[in-house]
Amino acid sequence: MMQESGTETRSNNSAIQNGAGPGKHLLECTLRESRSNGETPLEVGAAELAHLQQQQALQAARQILINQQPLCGIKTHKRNDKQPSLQVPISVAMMTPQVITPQQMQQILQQQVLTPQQLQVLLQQQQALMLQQQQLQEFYKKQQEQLQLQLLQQQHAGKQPKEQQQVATQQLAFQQQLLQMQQLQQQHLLTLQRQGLLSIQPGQPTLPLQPFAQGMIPAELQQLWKEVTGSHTADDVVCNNHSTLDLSTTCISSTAHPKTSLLLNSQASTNGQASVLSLKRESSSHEEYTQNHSLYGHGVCKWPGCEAICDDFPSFLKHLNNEHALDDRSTAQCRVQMQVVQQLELQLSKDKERLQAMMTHLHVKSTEPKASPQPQLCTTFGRENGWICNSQQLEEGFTGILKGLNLVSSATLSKTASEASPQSLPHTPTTPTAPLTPITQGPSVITTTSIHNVGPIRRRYSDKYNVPISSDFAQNQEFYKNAEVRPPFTYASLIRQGILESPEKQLTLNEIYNWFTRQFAYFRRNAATWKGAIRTNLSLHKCFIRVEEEYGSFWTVDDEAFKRGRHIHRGRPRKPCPDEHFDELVAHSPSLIKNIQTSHAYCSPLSAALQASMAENSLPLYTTASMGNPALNSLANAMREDLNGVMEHTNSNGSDSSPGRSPMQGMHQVHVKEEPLDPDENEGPLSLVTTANHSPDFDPDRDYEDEPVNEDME
DNA sequence: CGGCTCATAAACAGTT
DNA sequence: AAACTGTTTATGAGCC
Repeated sequence: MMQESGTETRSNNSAIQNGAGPGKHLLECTLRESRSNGETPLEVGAAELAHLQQQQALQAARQILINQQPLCGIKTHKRNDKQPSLQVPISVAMMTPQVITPQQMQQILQQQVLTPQQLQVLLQQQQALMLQQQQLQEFYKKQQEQLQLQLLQQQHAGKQPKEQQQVATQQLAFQQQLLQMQQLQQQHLLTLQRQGLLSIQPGQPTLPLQPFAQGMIPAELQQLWKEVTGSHTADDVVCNNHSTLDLSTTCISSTAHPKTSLLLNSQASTNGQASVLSLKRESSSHEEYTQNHSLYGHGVCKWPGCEAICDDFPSFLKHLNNEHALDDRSTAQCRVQMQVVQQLELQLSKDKERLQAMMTHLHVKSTEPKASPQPQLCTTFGRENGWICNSQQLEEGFTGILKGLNLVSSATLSKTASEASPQSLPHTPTTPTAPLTPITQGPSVITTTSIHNVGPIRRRYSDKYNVPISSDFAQNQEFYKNAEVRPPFTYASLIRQGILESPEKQLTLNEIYNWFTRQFAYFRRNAATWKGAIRTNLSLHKCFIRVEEEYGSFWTVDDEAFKRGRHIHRGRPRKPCPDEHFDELVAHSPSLIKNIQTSHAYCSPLSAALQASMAENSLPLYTTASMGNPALNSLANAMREDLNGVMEHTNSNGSDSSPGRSPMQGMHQVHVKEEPLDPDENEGPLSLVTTANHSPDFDPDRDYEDEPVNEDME
């Protein structure tokens, strides 16, 4: 992009000579646009990088002005001579001004508070600039006089075309001088920007420098010159919205940002007053500016290669103005910094391309826009293709890769992806009909190769078919923590996992929430529905047992019930009110237990944690590691058998096996979900155990917080 | 096609 | 009163 403008700048001399060209149209458009904006003070936002590109040209212009060198290169007779001041270095031309991060924006926007010192600097620079412009104007007057003299000579002597060509070249020189003036203005503004005094509106077009230069015809040049040499000062030109040299995009206003305090009054600029800056301070604090100055931090000047120690911000400003003023060295350093940024951007673009290629390779449409905002995505995924992830998610997945040394989840794959490679490796997720055990499949660490191994979108891991989510989950834990990818597990599986991961095998609802948000980036953002889903699952899934404590309640998991994997079917009778509990129990089978008020001591005094442990012992996948406990297992089985009969008092000392936060602590209610009157179910072990406080050894005042867990019973 | 599982939404009640 | 917690029902998608 900038290369184009640079090329145009170099190659449009002929257009200028012809008095017409594409640049003129560009200029008109620019003027039209700026006039349309000219009703109100024009705002200059943050486009720092966009303007850095012009520094090279500005530097050349500045040198000409300072040294008062009479444009030796311009006085050439060759039309197509490329002037040094117009040559845009490759490094500049390669700049990509659109690359402005939000952080940069923020930084720039926050740098708009002017301190008195800054105002002083600003005014000083304005004065210096005006001085330079006066010098330039004097030079121009001399040039014009010479030109007129030559014209007169030509008229009288009937000079040859070669002389006329020289006249045209002189006009070109004028135009270029004016261009340099404009560049000087921009450089000044750029300097202000760099010092945090100004910001450039991001949406603003770049300065109409090239259009101005390209489209200028001699008549316009004359008009321009009149205006420039009139009563306007340099900054008038910059901010005069009514001028042909409308550079209104460089004008500055404070209306853009509430913190902006620098106002260039375009109205005032027309009255010929030297000062065109109307400065206004608002509520922004000096500290804020100090904190956000990119060149100052931790008491050190961050100018490249400087690192001068500045005790406070004013001293830093002083240092900045003294040591890093607008001179050749600073400009060169800035140029180097540009190169650095450019290299970084180049590297970034390369990495982006690499990512793009990776995503393409992985059948993810990276260019596919988000179908809907996240909440909707969350809302619709379950009903349509819930396991689709968009490119952003995948990208975040790669972030998770880098962070967690894991790779992409199968959950990140879209339906398209899975359909694109239907013959690929076996499906990672399991289904009731096509279970894949970790034994046959091996660890399901998410990799770029396994990303192809996805099954239908709604297939999810479910422990109830002997496929533990713990295997996949543990290996991809970091991934799920960092990538906003929905885990391919059912809510029930996840809830169970969270409960079982807890040291006491029990969690309150809020703790379950926290576990979800802690473990899954997806649930950190998509909080709209999943909490309700968790509650529904807790209520609906009979493997989850609610144990009421004196204060609040917590949830445990009955893994046996989970293993059987039976949702509470819809249409099943509603839970009765508590008063019906006992009658229901009596009326139905012993395995049909509902919302037992354990204060009546109809339940065995088995702790909820023991229930969970029992359940886990009945699930081999969870007994292999720390859960394997023969003694506990036998005890649990005994109790289960006990409970499988009629509800009766048991004398088991639940407190002995109670975990830290003992459910035995106080009066507990175990709300057990009713099982349907299914003959098949009756022969299985009772899916629940209850707690009671009638154990002889139970001491309500005893602190079970640090009780050894049941594994210690061994 | 019917049944099942699961996700989701919503209504409702009780509790904090 | 509002938020939280828990229960229940309804609906629909996906799968077998």
